[in-house]
Amino acid sequence: MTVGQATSWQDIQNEILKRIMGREWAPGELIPTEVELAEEFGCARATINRALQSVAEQGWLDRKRKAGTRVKEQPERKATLKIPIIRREIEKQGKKYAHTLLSSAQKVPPAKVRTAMNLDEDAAILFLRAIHLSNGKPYVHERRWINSLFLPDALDETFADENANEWLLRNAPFTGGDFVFSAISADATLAKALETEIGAALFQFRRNTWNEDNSITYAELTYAPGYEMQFNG
Amino acid sequence: MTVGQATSWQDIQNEILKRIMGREWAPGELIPTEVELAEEFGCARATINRALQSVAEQGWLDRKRKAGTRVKEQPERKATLKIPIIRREIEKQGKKYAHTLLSSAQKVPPAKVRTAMNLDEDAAILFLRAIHLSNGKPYVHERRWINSLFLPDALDETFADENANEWLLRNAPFTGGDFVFSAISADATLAKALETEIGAALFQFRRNTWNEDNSITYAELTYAPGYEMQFNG
DNA sequence: ACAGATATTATGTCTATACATAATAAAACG
DNA sequence: CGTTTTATTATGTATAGACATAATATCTGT
Repeated sequence: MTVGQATSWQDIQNEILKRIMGREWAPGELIPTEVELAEEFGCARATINRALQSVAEQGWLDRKRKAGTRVKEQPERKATLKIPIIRREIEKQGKKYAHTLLSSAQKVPPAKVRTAMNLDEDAAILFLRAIHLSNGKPYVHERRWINSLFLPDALDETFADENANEWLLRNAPFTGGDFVFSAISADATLAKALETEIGAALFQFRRNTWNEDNSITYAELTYAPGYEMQFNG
Repeated sequence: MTVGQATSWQDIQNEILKRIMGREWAPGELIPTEVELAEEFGCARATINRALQSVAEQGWLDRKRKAGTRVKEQPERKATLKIPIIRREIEKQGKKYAHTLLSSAQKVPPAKVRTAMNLDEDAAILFLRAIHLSNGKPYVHERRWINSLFLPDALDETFADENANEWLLRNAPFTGGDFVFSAISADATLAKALETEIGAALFQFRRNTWNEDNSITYAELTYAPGYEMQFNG
């Protein structure tokens, strides 16, 4: 059976996805080979290959040489999170962005941060505390360690005009990161900074950003009560 | 200048990424055309095209016909979140998984859920409340609405042996979803279900799962205190 | 029956060529 | 001078053919 007509690899990709989602190709099942599919769709094998690779990348298929292509048993649901840039997030709401640097010093980070950043035991690095404001109201509290051993230029910055994250985006290449979401109770420091009560439930987002094998920066962002982080996939 | 040797599209992709991250190709800058790069790397244009498409998909490049390929100004950091399957998450920790169905009924969902699921005003659908246990201790509280108008089979299920999420994964094809993370304070119901105090900071994860234009299920997962959701990208 | 060598197979990738398509620049026109 | 038409260009995609590679199946000798 030849489908003929719609044979861009994207069309084929959609057809493949439809068959998987519609359980026409059940989880765990071996699907036809590229050559067979090429025949069915009336196109070249390369076209099928491109489509299958894309579907596999999205996590729906497992492909192995000689063994063939199999529908994933439990398609691990993947969602793509676009990590918000605070300024843009606030400005998109039509609010005015501002930020205040609360403190800046070179410090030996606590053990948890030190191990996460893979630093020596007595290494002192740059530590910042800042508050980001939306229309003058506290939006998010930031605690940030910057690996100034790896990025000595950071020590020359005041981070008064430009916030640390944006400076890092411009000046420090990165290759990846680890992220942790959690909910915490406001302590005295956070309650004061975010103008809320002690014990309030706060959304916290910690991230450790890497460049190859070097940790560049470790940030702990604690949002004012009511914050919601949205995404889709 | 010909690089020669390493010419699989993956190698080229890595070289491209290195040039972007190393600011050799600065943000906003136009990079060489595919033909020029093919010449430089000593390979076919198709190979360069495959590499550039992949890098563009990762969010580092903007490509436009005739206009060329440009490094993204502010590379929107993307992270991939693998949405945890509760049973697997618990079992991976070496703990014993169990779940208890607290209630099951057909109900008209509250306005917030109704609009999210795009339902008629008086539509009654299946509503479940359940608790998932790790070694007998409350792990996460689940409130779930299932679009039983779209999935009438769900009404025949008891969800006593198999939990709703796993049943849905097996029986309902889906094409996407919306997700919201937040931190909330435990109310009386949640405090009791999760065996914690009223006012405790809890991590909440709401998701609305779609199949094409139909909402399949809306779930609100509230985790016991101390829970952290991790991912990387 | 078993270990090791050999053949087979499906995917992975590259190449050269061709044509399609979208965006832009240049030319023609009123 | 502004607007429409035409040409140009870079990317998008398809194709057939070739060879590479990993995983499996089969054969072989002891």
